[in-house]
Amino acid sequence: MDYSLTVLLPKTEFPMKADLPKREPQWIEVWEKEKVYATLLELRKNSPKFILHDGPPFANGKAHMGSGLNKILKDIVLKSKNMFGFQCPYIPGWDCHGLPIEHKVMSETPSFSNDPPTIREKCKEYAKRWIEVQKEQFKRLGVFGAWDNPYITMDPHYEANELRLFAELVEKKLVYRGLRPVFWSIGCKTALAEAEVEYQKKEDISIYVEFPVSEMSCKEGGLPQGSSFLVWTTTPWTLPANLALAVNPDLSYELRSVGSKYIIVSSKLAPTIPKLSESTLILSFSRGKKLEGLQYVHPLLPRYGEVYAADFVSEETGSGIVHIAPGHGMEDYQLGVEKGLAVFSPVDDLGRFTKECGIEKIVGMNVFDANPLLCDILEERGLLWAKKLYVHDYPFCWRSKTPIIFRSVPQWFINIEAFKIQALHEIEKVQWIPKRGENRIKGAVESRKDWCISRQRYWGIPIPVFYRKDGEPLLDPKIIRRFADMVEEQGTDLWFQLDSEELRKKFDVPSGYEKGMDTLDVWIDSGSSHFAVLVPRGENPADLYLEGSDQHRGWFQSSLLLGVASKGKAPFKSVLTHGFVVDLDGKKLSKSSGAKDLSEQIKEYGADLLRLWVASEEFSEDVPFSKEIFSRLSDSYRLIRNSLRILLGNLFDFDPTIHSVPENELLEIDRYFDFCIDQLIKKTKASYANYEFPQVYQSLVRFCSVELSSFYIDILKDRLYCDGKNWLSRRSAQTVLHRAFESLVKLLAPIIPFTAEEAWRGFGKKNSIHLELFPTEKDKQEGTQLEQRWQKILRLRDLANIELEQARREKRIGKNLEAKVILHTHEFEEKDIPLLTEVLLVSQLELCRAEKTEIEVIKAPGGKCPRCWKFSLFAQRNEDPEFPHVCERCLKVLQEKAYSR
RNA sequence: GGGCCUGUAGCUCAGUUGGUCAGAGCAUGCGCUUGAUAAGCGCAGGGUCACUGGUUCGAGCCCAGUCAGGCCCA
Repeated sequence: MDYSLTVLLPKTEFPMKADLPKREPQWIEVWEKEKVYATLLELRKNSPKFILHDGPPFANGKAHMGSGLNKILKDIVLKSKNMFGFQCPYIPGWDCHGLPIEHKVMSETPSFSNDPPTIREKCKEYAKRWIEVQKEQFKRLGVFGAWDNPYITMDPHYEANELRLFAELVEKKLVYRGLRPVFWSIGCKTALAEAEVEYQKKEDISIYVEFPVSEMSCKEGGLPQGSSFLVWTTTPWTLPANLALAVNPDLSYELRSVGSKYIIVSSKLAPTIPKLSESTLILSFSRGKKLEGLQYVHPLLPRYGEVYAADFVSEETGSGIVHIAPGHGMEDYQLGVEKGLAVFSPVDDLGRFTKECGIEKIVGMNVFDANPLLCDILEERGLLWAKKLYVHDYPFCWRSKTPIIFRSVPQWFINIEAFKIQALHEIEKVQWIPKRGENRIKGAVESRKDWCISRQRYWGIPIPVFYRKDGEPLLDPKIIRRFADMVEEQGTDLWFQLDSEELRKKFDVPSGYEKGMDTLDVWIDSGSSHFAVLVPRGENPADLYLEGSDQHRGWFQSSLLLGVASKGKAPFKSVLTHGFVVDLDGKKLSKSSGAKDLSEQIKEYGADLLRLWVASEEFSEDVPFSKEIFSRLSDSYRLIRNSLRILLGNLFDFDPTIHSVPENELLEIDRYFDFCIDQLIKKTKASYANYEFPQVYQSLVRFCSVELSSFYIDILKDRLYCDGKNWLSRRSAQTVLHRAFESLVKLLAPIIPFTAEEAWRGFGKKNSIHLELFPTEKDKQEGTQLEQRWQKILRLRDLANIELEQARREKRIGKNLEAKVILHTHEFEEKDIPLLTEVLLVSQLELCRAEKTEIEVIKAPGGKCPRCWKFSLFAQRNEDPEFPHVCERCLKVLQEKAYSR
């Protein structure tokens, strides 16, 4: 007789092979058909909300692994919050305006039209196209959300709200017009953003110029009359705009004499400077700070300037003394603001000197052309110390390919100082995860200068301002609000489509005013999202913002600043940041590795595996990505999958509503495992609540591997396969297995939603797993008691395994069932024998009283039951005509025919 | 160059306020099983906790420096 036909082996349709890339899209269809996201919102409509506000990615290309990491984390958070019982609407967003898109569009349009409405139309199409692409990528990850109704920063409704926020700022007098140096393209007559600048090698004249110390300062400073500061510059044309000198307060300087001249330079750099090799050291200044406050005479113009101390002065190149032109350099500008210097920039839109430069010969001349002339003048005055050609990387305009100049032009600013203290105070009220994020944003906000919000670009939200002929601006909150109302209907294109006259009339602006052409910095766009999205939904502040750590200076900050400026508070209660995806060696992901492309990885591994990767990694630091990691991860995934499979397989004939065994009738080992499930639930839920996903992952994998697979199921096999189908012993095991299954699937669902759904439906469930709540722990009375007893049993099992292994090595036994254990101990009693036999997976066990616990393994006597493969004397003696040599238990099952499936 | 961080077995992670804290899972090796079988079980070997100093009776855990890496800024 073939007894394998009488054994209740596991049975399931749930395949061992996952085939994720193929199977996942089918589940997405199911979820869409069943409207799971909408159902979920409906189901939780009376529950407290948990608002995760989406940071909008730029709609300018395919999503890469970084965005994948971000979106997966968000979805794991939301799926878990849903299972905690919160109502979690998720409105995905996209950032649409801005330079990267305008740049791309311009470069893809060879003979571009300079007509703003046309450019804007193309930008809009471009952004739309990528929104659709990214949307599909994100949905493919299994992310639930309002994909049909996302927020898009170029939506008229969004734009209108953003403008209303802007009106509030204007109303509060936080917006002002000021001068600031910007990258200026002479070829395009426009300011450029950092991203529009490309660096090329350029040959320039570099000169050492003497800046004579004033007579007064020589006297006061104890310097010989005729002393000079030596300054090195590669942009002689900025000298007419020089207003100060800067030295590093902590570096050392010295006064040297050469011929009749006395020169002050950095001690370290002196040997690198021409004509100083033969010089004599006259004086040393241990710290540059001692030079602070000295006056010098401008080398070209009849005016004085002062020496300031500045940390940014280095002793890498030059002379250690820097000439400061606040109108022509960012650091110069900042120092100038600090010291109250003018932002002086005597250069016009075409890069020509204006008459304010004070040097008649060069007025109207292109600044680069003026370089040699200025050198000549210095030479004539005897102040040109040295001159040489110098090759360096210099910024060029990406479009006109002309060298860029740094020039000050009027811009719009938000006065951050007005509410910085309040912003810093708000930071402290927010929960930063990880904690160190707080330091980072504090640092970013503390050092934050006023926010330059105007861009000389087309693809953005126009600043609704008018200028009088003399340049006087008219920025009126009422006009902005009226414009916002119009935008609501027609979009911001309106501003570009109508000419100044038409616009002027619409807003009752007196004649003589022209419309402004600047647009708002895109950081205002995304920074307004809480105002445009959350406030109207009554969801401000959000519970959580979750983005990469670069957003401390980006979106977190812009949102915080705009939130504080308008509503006086941060738009978020907590902020979670994650690191960046890096290669195995901790280096930035290279493009060539191909790991950057999200869709490719999904195709290769499937979304669930990517999600498992995200969950398993400590996201607050750099997140490594490599073949090996995914190879290990696949192992873990298979382990989880096989665990679900064996659970399903052993529950094939179990209907919980009919076959469940009451808790107090469960066998002891089943009660213990029930307790293990409790522990798992408790631990896992706590980890979810704290956003400790690697802990969730480790707990679940460990549970599948150690508790469930190698311990519980291994022990249960005999009972499940060989006991009578409806025996209490078998149903008891299944009752607990069923709870293990449901708990496991639910706890896994936020991380691997596809696999969890597949298993869930595999058990015959009609509704999505994602509508469920997390399982609840029982908080058993007998918990500690069970724990103590089973610690003893498990210790014994470890001990026995070592002895059994020894016996195996000596070829005395093969598998455990061939063994009989003789247990010398005082820790257990006669009544424990059946349990211990089961736990040790042996055929027989004999108990001998002894002080010290020792285990002896011998070959089990008796015959092998052909059905359950256990050895027993009964089996040896059994001469049953129908079922000979079968053990006592199996004989009973066979006679009762308690095995039919 | 500055700011904020990170560096524990091949991989991914645990290691509360310094004193069995050198751990877990996976991977690897050897063996068993062939009724979870492109599966399952057992045993075993892997780390001078990046490096170098210091504080301490005692340091992955505190301090300083070095090296490597990340984000942001200049």
